[in-house]
Amino acid sequence: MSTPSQSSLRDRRRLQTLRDIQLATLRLISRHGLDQVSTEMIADEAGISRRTFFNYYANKEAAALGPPLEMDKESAERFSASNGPLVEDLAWLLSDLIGINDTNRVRIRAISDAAERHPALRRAFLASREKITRQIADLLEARLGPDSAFLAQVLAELSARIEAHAFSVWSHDEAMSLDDVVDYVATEMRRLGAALRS
Amino acid sequence: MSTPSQSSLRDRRRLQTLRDIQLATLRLISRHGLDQVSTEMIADEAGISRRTFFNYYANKEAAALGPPLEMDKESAERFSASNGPLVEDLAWLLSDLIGINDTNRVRIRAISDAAERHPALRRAFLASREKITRQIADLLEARLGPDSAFLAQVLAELSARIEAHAFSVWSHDEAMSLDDVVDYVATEMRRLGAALRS
DNA sequence: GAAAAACATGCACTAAGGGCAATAAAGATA
DNA sequence: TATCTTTATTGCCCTTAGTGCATGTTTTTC
Repeated sequence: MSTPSQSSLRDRRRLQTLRDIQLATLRLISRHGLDQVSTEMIADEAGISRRTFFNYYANKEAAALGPPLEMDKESAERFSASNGPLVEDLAWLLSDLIGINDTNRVRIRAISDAAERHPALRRAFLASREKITRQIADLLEARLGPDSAFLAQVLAELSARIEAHAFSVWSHDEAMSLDDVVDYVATEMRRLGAALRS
Repeated sequence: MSTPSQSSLRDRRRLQTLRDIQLATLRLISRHGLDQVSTEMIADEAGISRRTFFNYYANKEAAALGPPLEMDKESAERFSASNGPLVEDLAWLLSDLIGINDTNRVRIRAISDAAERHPALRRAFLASREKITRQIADLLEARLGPDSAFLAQVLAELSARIEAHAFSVWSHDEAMSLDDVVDYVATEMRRLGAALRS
């Protein structure tokens, strides 16, 4: 259920329904605004029953954001093994996340734009990243030492925040590559680091 | 309504009801857990009607956190005028926030403990700080320059996050003073700054 | 092709949240 | 003190969110 290891018909259908609902939701939100969209409207737009909607997403915010990303093991191991600069490592770890799972610029832009207009959606985004943020915090804690638990957590949350912004910029700029995203994230992190010393 | 400038009977009653509801909510959450507590239970425990509950708070999470803090003008002006180290200025700006409005260690501890147990409450906390975070971001933008809008926003969010942690620690340590909180916040910010350079 | 697992849907139920109108309490004004 | 105005409390009723359960249907497995 969580990982469609072998793509059976069921898994493909499930994924397709997830996407259909997401697109229906984003369409309705951009047309009417988040508050004016009900789960009933979404279900109708997606051609399913309201009950089925809740079998796929917990609420309309989650539906707008789509299925949550997952960190693949290889990235995690590469990060753990690396002893390069922390900021660079974090930057590519984050873009691995989207780079592997989803390169659809149009969808990301739709999400970014909706989140821009609707604070509740921004909050839901960060909530949806909590699990993966926790994983990143664990990786960071392993590198920074056990007395840096809080630092690691904050750093991970910060990463999610900067990543979201970077992908928003990326989704609006056709000329920007995934490598550029990595640079962007690293640069913003260094700026922040500099500001925290002055 | 927003600022009880002259403390009339009405304003005092309103404040008292706000506090009563908050304490009832925290009591019930610590006893039964967030999910098991309904707005009806809270209303009963606080001795008001459910309808009245919603006249004071939008939902149980908001009730648990209590009335949102406000930044006083003097702190904002002092921050704008200062040209000391940014991190120190931020640290005292944040503790001014609570220091002036609320020094009740027991209440803060109850909130911290509840937030520790319940992610939904952590999220609600950050949401409740959005307005003031925005204000801090504006102050920061004025100091950092107009091309640092995003940096300022992230820095402000970061501040809210670190502040929350600092006050959690403070609420559990009777020996810790508000000045210690300022030091704590500044130290954690510098640690983060250092991590972002390695 | 039949049994088992997963899925879609309808129905019914609890609870959130808010609009509206009636009543009560508090403040101002004479 | 009597009266008028403003604000607070509550009840009633409505819409929507979200979930458990039962039932039929589709996909998978053997």
